[in-house]
Amino acid sequence: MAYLHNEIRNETHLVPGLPVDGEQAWSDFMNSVNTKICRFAQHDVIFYEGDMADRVFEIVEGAVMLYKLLPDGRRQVVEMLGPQALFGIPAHGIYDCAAETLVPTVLRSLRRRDLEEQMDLQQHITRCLLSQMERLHDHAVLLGRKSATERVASFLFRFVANRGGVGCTGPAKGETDEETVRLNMTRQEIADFLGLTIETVSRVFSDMKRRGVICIEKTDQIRINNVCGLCHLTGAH
Amino acid sequence: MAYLHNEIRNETHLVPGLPVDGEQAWSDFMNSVNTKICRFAQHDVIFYEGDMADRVFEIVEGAVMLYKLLPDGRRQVVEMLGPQALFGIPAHGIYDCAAETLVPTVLRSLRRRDLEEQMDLQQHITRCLLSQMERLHDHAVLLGRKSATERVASFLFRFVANRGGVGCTGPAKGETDEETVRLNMTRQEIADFLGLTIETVSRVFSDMKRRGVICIEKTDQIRINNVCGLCHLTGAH
DNA sequence: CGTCGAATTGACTAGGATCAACTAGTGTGG
DNA sequence: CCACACTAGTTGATCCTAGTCAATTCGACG
Repeated sequence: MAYLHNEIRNETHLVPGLPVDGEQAWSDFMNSVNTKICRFAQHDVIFYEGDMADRVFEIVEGAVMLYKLLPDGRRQVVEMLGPQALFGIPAHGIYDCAAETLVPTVLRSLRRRDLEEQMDLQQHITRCLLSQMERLHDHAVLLGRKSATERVASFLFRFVANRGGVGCTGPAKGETDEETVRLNMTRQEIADFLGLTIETVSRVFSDMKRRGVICIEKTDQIRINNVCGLCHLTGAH
Repeated sequence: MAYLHNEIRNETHLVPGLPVDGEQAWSDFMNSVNTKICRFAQHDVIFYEGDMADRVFEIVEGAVMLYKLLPDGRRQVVEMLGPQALFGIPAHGIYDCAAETLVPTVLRSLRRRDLEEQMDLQQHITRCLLSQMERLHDHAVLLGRKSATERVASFLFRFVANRGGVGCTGPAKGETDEETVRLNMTRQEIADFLGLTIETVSRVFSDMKRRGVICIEKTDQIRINNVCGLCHLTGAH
């Protein structure tokens, strides 16, 4: 497959369900129980924090963010999820986060009880949870210890697939090191995800543009001119 | 049981393994496979981020923190775990965090393979993970959206059992609303957990003392004079 | 009593928040 | 097709919280 450096990548920043061994058993199970398919528009609310958690969701297509609110309205987005991810599995009987779509999204939901009765499929769930948890660990580092620029750079970097891993070898040989990404998030959502304000996010974007790191093609479509350079701004190296 | 308001509570701030239905099956399993008991002193390192993850750990007794480092040395503590909690189950083959004891600790470890082969015990693991995840969500809110005072207040509040839940009714009738807690963490560890610096943590403690909210009996033993008042400082109400 | 590391306190700085003004982009209706 | 309104985003000026750097105090231990 050709390396399409102008392709707009769209899902790598999301926590996926891992493609795992349990996949087949999982889909058999999902077909055996009473599931519901629901369609949501962009920025629709799926449930609120504190709602009774009687259904568990799997993302068929689209993207969902989970967030929590403080009573004075401050919001913190804690997870961004993509296809195959599971959410709405609460440790107690109540959702501990609100869930909202980032793009038009298709979900499959099932009764929580059906899931709980099915013990031998827990491995699939476990892997999804572990994957989400590692992302949360990284996110805690971002929130607790990174500067505004590092946060935004890390955020943009999530959208680039196959880069920044342990043995990242830089851009594919002979290719320019650029990448265009579509964010599908408002500045407010980005700010709430990164623990910043709208204004700071905007200023960092402008600053990166001024320094030639990125081009803002549309407000939510950004060309990264030098992925490797951006990576160095993330604070991870 | 009498309500001992001078008792030094010691574990409520840690993520526990939930006392669940799977408990019996879990302990049967742990007895059936080849486990190792290891003892660690306070502030011992159990493993480093990036180590090969071949063993999974259960806390028998004590407390463990998980943290990540940025290359320039900035550290972020992402979880604090207590008895029955599981850790060292990686989504990939490598530990994504370092683990260090907070107090002298006893661990039981088993080979990761033994755990993975045992599918029907995943429910116990799932519940541990879900419980840890909810804490991580709350922690993200703390790191992303709370002030220094709110962070420290939330931190202290973790040490107080049975308070701050949805239907918290205030102090037990007729009792003073105070509580003495032992932190078992250095200022540096607290700072890294809360995304602050040593100095800020120290200043907030001093300020709370000046305002009569707490008394610092020893550097790591603190009397909360008014639990309800502290709760209001957490930003959660 | 002296030493050493941890904690506290003080003075100063800076990064990001706040508040306000302005601009661009989108949709509506005449 | 353009005028207008409305929202999202950008930019600027100022403020303030928490960070930095340095000096001092505290506490544990030999």
